[in-house]
Amino acid sequence: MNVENTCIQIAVMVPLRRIFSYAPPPEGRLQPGMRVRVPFGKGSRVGIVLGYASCPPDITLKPIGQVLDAHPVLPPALQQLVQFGAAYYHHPIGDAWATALPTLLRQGRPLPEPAPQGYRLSIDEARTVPRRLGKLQQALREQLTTNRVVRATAIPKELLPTLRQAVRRGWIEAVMEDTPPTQATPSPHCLNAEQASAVTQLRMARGFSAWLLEGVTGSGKTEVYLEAIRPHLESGAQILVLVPEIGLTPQLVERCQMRFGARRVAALHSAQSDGERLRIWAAAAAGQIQVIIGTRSAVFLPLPRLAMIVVDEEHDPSFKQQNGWHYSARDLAIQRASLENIPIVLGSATPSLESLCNAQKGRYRHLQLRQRATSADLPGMTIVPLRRENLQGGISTTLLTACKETLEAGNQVLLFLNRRGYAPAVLCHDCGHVVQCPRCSAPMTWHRQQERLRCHHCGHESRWPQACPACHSAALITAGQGTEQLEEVLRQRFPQTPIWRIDRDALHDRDALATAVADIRQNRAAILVGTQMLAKGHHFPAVTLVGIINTDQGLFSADFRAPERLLQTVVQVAGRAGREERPGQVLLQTHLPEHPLLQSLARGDYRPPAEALLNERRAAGLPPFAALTLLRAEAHQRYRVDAFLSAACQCVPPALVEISGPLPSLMERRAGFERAELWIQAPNRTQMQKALNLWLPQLAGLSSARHVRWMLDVDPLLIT
DNA sequence: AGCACGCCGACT
DNA sequence: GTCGGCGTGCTC
Repeated sequence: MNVENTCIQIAVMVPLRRIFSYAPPPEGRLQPGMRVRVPFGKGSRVGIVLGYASCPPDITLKPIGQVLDAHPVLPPALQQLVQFGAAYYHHPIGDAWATALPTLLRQGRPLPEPAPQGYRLSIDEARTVPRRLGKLQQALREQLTTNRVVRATAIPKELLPTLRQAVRRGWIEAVMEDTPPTQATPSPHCLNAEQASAVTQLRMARGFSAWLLEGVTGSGKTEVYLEAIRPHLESGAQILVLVPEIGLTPQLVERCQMRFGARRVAALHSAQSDGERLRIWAAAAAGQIQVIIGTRSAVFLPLPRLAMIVVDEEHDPSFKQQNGWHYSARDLAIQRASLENIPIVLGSATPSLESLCNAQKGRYRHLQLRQRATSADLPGMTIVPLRRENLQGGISTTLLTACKETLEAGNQVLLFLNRRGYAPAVLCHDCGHVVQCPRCSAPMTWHRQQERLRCHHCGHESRWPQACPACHSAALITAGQGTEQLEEVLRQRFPQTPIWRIDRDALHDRDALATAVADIRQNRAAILVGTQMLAKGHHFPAVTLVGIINTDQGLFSADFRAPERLLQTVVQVAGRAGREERPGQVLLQTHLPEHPLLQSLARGDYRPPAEALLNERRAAGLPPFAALTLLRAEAHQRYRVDAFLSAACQCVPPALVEISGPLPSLMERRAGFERAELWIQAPNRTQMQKALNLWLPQLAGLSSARHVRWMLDVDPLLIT
């Protein structure tokens, strides 16, 4: 390639759907994946080298400002993963890279040198060691002679300056690699036949293969992961475990650390500081950590000896990023496993319909754990029809009586209500007007403790209105129940019983949840009231009664995935009851006791209702039986949104996809923006991608596009 | 996304 | 007469 018209292509970290070309530096060939600082507009930006290209001679190129890395910051497989993900989700490549890297690397900070794991006398020791050793040098040498390798942490503080000097002189050398793996602690549990079979199959997996590990709650999925990865760890390989939210699964980290040693296992999550995250990132990239447990962004963590990926609670919607780059960490993890030619395990008690479908098509190998690891039976579920019931704060007499009996027996009650606050609406008793958020098309939620009305969608707050905005009546009342109100009603009913509210308002920081969980385990009779937070991860061994206050939103929602989520949530919450040796029961309150989904659900198994939902999706031509993408636009003026979406409809590549819309979004107004969307459906993902690739350049060129904020959501999960 | 340039209202 | 509103356009 002629140097004269060779340019270097850079993914600049800005949300622009373009690649920028720069003049290559005079010396040294840059490798793809290295970070550079480049002049950009008025200032400078961090960018990633994508490669060399010949470029037309009529553009004057700026030179690259500064090369920031000596080596690519991600290995080739992960560079491909970012490339693939940016293309598949149609997101600007520079911003995709920015998302994939830890904050400090994104900002251009240097990659820290990994700390040595230990020290030993160097091979040249005889030649380089000083003739006469000082006291400290002698002490150091003694320590290194008796033990071949001494861990960095085992060297006393006062010897550290001497150690540094010795390393510089060359008679002691740093050991970067971890000490040879010690035998992991054997499993304290005896695996049942299903678990043992799953472990055997997973251990035999070579090369790329995807496994769906479907195990009823309490069936010991974690034990299967741990035993399946053990041989890899013993041979020095690395394992990546993706979890929906670290805060909710601290016991997984603890169990891994207990089994494999605290030093080999690390967690990576958003509660850590940027510096801490970078240190862990660098240590993992240097091969010093063997098991890394992380949330979404950990899918981009470089792991030189990666042998297997585990995605725990694979059905959880938080694997799909909801802002910026809308990628699914679970789906990219599968792509990564394929690129790195390693097995991947997706685990859940309530697999997503997508994954069930893939298992049925044979794209995933299906492992099932039908027995609970402990002897406790699955709790029985009972539907409580609300039609004639006398409700108190949303609780039926039936449920109250069951609570009373459970508490009297010295057991715990868990009540699930997926609504924070005191009441989800405030309305006028005279004219029926509902107090709306001024910026969203949603009612305001009353938070009684703070005496504030809050919008859960944009954060807008106000006081209790003096009068109805519509008819000026002063007769304003709350409507519906939230966890705060439920807690209040229960305190009146059971004044002697400790009551815990578990939601984002009651527990601000991460530690508060851990403390509450610990306290709950100490207590005997108690009531737990909570949202999602209660449904994920934690076991409450003393809970024998689970009450699900309201299932009906999930049955009415315009979101076609709402029934799937309802089903998964109910089964997950039900799984909190009757662990250990106590049988449990689940009461499901509903106004629609005959609803087939609830009827099927009440029989206790996840699969039959899930299959029914799959059949509905098939009949409706919805995912996973078709590919779906949303083109969403928002602007302050509604006509601009409609103008753009209509124009977008006009230039759809014919015959490849089917378009519905423009449709108003489920929440038409949000944070002061009018929102609408186009639904794009294609028979499969390949067709979808073909169409989007033809369509996107045209969309970007539309003049109406300049007056709206628009984005594509490929494989959307939450229709908000 | 930032940042500048550019053309119309209420202030010293 | 200026300060500043955010509409429009550009970034190798």
